[in-house]
Amino acid sequence: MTLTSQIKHAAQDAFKHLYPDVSIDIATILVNQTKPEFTGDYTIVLFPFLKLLKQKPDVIGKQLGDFLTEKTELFAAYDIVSGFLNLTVRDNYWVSFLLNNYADAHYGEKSKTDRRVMVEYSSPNTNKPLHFGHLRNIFLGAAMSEILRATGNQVVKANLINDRGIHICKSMIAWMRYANGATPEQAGVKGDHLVGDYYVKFNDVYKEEIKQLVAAGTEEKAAEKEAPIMKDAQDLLRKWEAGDKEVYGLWQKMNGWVYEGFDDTYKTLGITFDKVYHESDTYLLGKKIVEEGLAKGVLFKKEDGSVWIDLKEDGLDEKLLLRGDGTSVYMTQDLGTAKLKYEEFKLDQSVYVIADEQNYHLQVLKLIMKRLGEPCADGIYHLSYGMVELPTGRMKSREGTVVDADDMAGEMVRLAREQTESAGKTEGFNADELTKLYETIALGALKFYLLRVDPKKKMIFDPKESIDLHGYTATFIQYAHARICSILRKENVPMAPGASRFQSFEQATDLAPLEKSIILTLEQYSSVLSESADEFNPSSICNYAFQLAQLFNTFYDAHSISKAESEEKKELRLIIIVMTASVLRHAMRLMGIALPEKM
RNA sequence: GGCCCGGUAGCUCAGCUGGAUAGAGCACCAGCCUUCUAAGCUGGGGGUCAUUGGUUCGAAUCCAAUCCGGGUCACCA
Repeated sequence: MTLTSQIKHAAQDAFKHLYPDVSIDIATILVNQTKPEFTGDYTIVLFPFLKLLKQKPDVIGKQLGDFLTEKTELFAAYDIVSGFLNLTVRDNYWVSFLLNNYADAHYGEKSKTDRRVMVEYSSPNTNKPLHFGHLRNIFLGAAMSEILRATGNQVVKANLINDRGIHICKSMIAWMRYANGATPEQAGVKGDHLVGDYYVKFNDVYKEEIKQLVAAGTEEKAAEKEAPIMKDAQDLLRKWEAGDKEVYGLWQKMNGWVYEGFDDTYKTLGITFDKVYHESDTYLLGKKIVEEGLAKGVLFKKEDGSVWIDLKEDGLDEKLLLRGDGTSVYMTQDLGTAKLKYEEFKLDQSVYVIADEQNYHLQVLKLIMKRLGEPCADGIYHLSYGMVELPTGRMKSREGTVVDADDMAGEMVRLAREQTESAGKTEGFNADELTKLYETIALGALKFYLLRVDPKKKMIFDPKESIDLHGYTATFIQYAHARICSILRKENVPMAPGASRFQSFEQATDLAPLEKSIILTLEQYSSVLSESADEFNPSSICNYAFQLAQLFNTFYDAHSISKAESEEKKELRLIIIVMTASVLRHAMRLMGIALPEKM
């Protein structure tokens, strides 16, 4: 049980003894960390009890404070300041907390349950390489998966690859026309980039053709439909759906290039999946669900044969589920995939990491499943995040106005090298170690940059400003960790000492304020972790880890560890920094960020 | 226009289940390396928490209205 909930229960208990006739709901007991300008560790706010107990705050505070200090083992002292009861927790609570948990590499986690959760993220189209916006999606999904795993869930990390449709055909037709059979090897370009180049090429040609048609007197809208390259692309899609061998072969070949490129990028980023779905496999599944819905009378058919659902009762509109010609739309596929996932993995929850522009789509998806009586409906959760924009506006692959993910990763490595070299910190590393270090710093900075912000907020990234390696960054946390490791090396204490290492420690002197602050912060980690899982928000963990690192740096500056005032203090501080490093590693591992032992 | 999300320091963001004098980072200014890694630490300036009204002992936080920015409401995905 966390300390704050222990305090709440203790206070509730105290009220039961002091005021047997009044019942106090535990939810009305508000326990906050005491502000630094007052003495105390945790504060109980007394105002909510005034009316219930018909007493003045000072009286209630004194009764509660006396009871808590005398009848429980938790508190050493209390202080009442204008309606706030500030409680000082006994040093021996902090010390035994530390001794009980420092050796636990899983400290903060919840015990495993049978709850099964799938997190779907990345979900790329195969007509272009990944860009900076996709990175937010990928890092969020990966981090959320780890957070959910650490809070007791069985997690399946899934990637749904959108490998079919008109957008792929656009790249294909441009490649057929202009590439002269070029392969990634011949062109010396990553496969996803090569295909992406032809996607951009398609749009250039398409625009040019429209321009010409308009110049020849065609209306703009008609020209958009009649442009030869667009007609060719549509023709390609029809052939693909009909199973044309040649088209299918090209599609496989080009997708293969893209997958190789993606795999490369995922590998660089340290991203993995447990399950990969392809829309080319799943896109027909939804049709069956639609037919069943028709039979049940939940859906209806219009004269042209198209199938719809009426969502007016829920304040929404009519929504198309199947075209008149029987082909499926985006929603149809998603219905099928949702059911497939649910049945394949017996999911309690299915998390979709998708940008907020699709809020409506996901709302409708869930609602339709509910109306159809599909059991998967309740578990659908949309982890909606704001888009990453450039100062000039949204990133658009087809216009080439994107910050490419591979470029960005490379740029970050360059930056990490530059700053390490100029700080003169390359000593004691060989070339391989340095390469590894630069990658660790670069990737950490990138992930932290995208994860430290509340997912629902949109971000603007200015490529002209490089991502910082100072201040509120992963580098800061990595640096604090490296400093701890350096001390531990000198003192011959392993990074993860066993529970027996400090068995004989006995506290002889009072805790210094900074010693206590760190332990208090360490104690809060499990709450932060659960909150982050409940809110689907990794940024609170970033925030926490930064605070802890910052606190350590202050502590480091104020108190020597190796040359502590006494052996007892030295032991205590060693335990504190061991656990600090361990919690930092744990928190950052959830974010997919590694902490070097030396930097 | 309907619905959804956002608006807090010059910039980027915490804080939002109501609680004490609203916090970080960047940038700016002033200090701190014969002592465990200065990618660090200490201090300083900088705020009408978009606006107005309401609820309350108490509002950045809750409610209502308004303003600003974005998204979405496709037989695109």
